[in-house]
Amino acid sequence: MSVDEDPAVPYVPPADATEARRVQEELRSRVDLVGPGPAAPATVAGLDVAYAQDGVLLAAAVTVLDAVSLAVVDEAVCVGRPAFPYVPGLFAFREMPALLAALDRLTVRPELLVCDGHGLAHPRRFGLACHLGLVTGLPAIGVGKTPLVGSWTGPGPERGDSADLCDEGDVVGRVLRTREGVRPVFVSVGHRMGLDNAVERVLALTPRYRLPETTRTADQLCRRALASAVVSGGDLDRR
DNA sequence: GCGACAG
DNA sequence: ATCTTGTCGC
Repeated sequence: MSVDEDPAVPYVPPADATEARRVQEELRSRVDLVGPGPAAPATVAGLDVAYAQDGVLLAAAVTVLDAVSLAVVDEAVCVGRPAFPYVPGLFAFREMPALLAALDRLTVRPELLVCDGHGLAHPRRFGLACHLGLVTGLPAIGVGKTPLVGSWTGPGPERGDSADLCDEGDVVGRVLRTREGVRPVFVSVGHRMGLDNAVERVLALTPRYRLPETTRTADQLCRRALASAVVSGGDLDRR
C-alpha cells in the first residue's frame, strides 16, 4: 500500500519538541472531523508498536482484517528505532515513521485505520490517529486504553454504554464500555470520521474482548516480530 | 510552584 | 512501552 497516493500531507520528522508542536498546530485544521466515514468497511487495519531493550528497539505492526469475519487478510511489520523521545502529546513522532513503513509494505489498502492512541482527544486536538489519517489519506479512529486529556461521568456498566469525553468545552471523544464489567476505552476521531460512527466501528470490532480485534492482532504481530529481532541480534543495520 | 501526562 | 506469578472471580 502506497502511503503517498495523496501527497497533500507528507510526513515531516521534527527536529525538536517545539517544532513538533508547531507541526501539530499547522496540521490540525486539515483534519476531517465530520466524515461520516465508512459505515460498512470491507477491511479494517489495526496498528500497534512494541518495545524492547529499554525502548531503543521497536517493532511496528499493521494487520488488515476482514471487517465481517475479523480474519486477518494482510499484515506487515517494521523493526526499527524510536524516531523521537516519548513526550506526552508528541507520541506520534515516536512511532509514525515505523508505522508508515509497515503500512507501505501492505498489499491491501485498508478502508479504515484503528490506532492505539488518541485522535482528537489530544491537548492540541491532533493525536496519532489524526496524524496517521492525514498522512495516509485514510479514515482513522483513535482508541486509547487510558485518558490523555478530558473528563467524563459514567459510562454505564453494560457493553455499548458510553459518555462524552470533554476537554476545555469541547467534546473530544467518547468513553466507551466495550465489555460488561471492564474498564472503558477512549474513542476519538482521527480523520474522515464522525464520532458516532467511530464508536459503532469500535463496537463492531469488540465482540469478545475489551480492545478491538484489530489492535489485538497487531499487538501479537509486533511482539512476535520484536522477539525474533531480539534473538537474531537486535542489530538492524545487518538485517 | 506542583502534579498530570496516549505508548 | 516494559519489568512479571499467582490468584481472585465469572
